[in-house]
Amino acid sequence: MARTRTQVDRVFDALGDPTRRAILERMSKNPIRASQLVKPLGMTLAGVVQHLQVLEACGLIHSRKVGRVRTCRIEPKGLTLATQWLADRQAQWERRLDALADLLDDEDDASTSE
Amino acid sequence: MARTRTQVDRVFDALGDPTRRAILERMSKNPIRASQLVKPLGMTLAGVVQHLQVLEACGLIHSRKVGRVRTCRIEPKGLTLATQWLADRQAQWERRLDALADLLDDEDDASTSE
DNA sequence: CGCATAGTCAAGCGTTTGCTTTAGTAACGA
DNA sequence: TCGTTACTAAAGCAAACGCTTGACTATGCG
Repeated sequence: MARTRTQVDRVFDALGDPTRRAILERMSKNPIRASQLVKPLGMTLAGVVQHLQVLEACGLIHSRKVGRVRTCRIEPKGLTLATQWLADRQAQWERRLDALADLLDDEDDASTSE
Repeated sequence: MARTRTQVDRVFDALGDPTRRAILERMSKNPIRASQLVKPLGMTLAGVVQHLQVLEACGLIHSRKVGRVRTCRIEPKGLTLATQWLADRQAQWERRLDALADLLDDEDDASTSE
């Protein structure tokens, strides 16, 4: 049974590849055309485009074709999705630590009264 | 030449797998033993341990063995590393948009005087 | 028009990944 | 002490992934 992949799944999957992160780093400075990534990434245009497709499919970038040129830019909402997931985990963990601290405090109180 | 993988590389690589994210979700609620993940994840203990090794190698979790039991907990610093990378990209992109907005404002000023 | 540029599409290929199985070690519990 | 539990280590395998090549379409330009 192939479980339905959520958008968070696809976003983190996309971010898991170093080449795609390199693309995002460049794009966070400026929008860019596919062909402009060929030389810096040291791969063929076809390879670059495949990465761009992954990034666009999960909502991390947006692209628009004008004439024969496809220009891509960052889609901040995609990044937010990932940030949110991480923040949730971190918050949950810290909530746990707080609860634990409270518990220990109570035990200290109890022990001091013994 | 295999380029030296940074810790950020390894963290995002680890986060790219849905099973490992599921592990982190559970662990953000409570520390957990390897064997406790076998049933919920529907895989062998050996498989679980391999995921735990990846998570520990990149600093997303910490584990300690007491007797024959290995207990694992979230390592918030690892999460912070990922969050930071995302925040940097987002900040850079928004800085760009601001600069662009300023530029357009200037052009508006110019055009109104035509 | 004729040629170069920019991208698309599909097939193929080597490597990596996620998992299993098998075999082993060490600790706990009756 | 004996059996069970909890993990570790290594080998193997199918599927997924990243990338290339080759063929094609469409746009821009002298």
